[in-house]
Amino acid sequence: MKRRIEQLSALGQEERLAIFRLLVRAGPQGNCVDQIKRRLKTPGSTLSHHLDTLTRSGLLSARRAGRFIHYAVNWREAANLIRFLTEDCCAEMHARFSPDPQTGAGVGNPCCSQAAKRPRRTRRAAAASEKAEARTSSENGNRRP
Amino acid sequence: MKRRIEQLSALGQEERLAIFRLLVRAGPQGNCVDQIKRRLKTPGSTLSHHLDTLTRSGLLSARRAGRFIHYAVNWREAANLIRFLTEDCCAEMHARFSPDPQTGAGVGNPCCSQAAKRPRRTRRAAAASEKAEARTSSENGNRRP
DNA sequence: ATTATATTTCTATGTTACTAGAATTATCGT
DNA sequence: ACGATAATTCTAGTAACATAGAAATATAAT
Repeated sequence: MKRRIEQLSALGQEERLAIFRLLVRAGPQGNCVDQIKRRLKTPGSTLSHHLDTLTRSGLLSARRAGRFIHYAVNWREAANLIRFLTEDCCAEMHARFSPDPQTGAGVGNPCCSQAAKRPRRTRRAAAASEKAEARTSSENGNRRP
Repeated sequence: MKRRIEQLSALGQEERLAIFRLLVRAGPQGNCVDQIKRRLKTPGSTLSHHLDTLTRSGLLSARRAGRFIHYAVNWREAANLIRFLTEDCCAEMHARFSPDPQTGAGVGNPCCSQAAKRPRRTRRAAAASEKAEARTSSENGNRRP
């Protein structure tokens, strides 16, 4: 749980998210610091701190190859993070936000599109949302009143 | 993109993540501030700031009902955030981190389990990872060398 | 050994975020 | 109109984070 918070806040920063996305695309071999530095044009010391933050969160792992240190995405942890969010939200989304239970289309979330085809709405969830949705159904309108 | 960063960093904070999780479980009706306050025992002003941060990020929406203001999860944005992470990572995971392409089991990520059954490995991805994985296959070992 | 390159740690500074009491605004009930 | 309750904004102190130059460390090449 604390780990998830660290990971979310690690990704919740422009430069670190850019690093992470770069490394996702770099694949399992990753990139050495110098490559990242040249691509993102970040000063070495700053980059090093960001890499440390991402590594301590578990999202990256580092391996030395001679003078170079390659940072790569730790896929297992990335999957765990997505699962964490999915389990907290996606299950609810399937139950409550499936715009067309017949086709499963509408959410447009590849993470959900498969599962949404068979509405997984539990008895409990259905009852709860029924009661709740009876009164108001906003689901939009963003700003504070 | 900037929005995604705001959302990730909004969730990357203990108290705000707790609020978000509470509201996920509260369903579409959400909870009014006072309910949240009593459950999480947060001082009003602090809570108000956190709710504002989450709302500005788009993850929550607020609706007034008399004296009460109900905050609820904005499922659409939550889905978008998960999709964002999924598209950046999950596609790569399917291609590179499917431990058993035959059964699709192993990752244990409900977000991926469906899709993993049909390995989506592209020609490009296969070639790239082949070349890369030839040398080293760490995929573990967390700390900096 | 010496020099060059890769990366990190040290150090410092500015900025942003968190926290929470007090004052304020808004709405309801009487 | 008035008091009570819900929630936000004001204000301010502290802590944490981001940035980056300079010094230090580690490895490789000559």
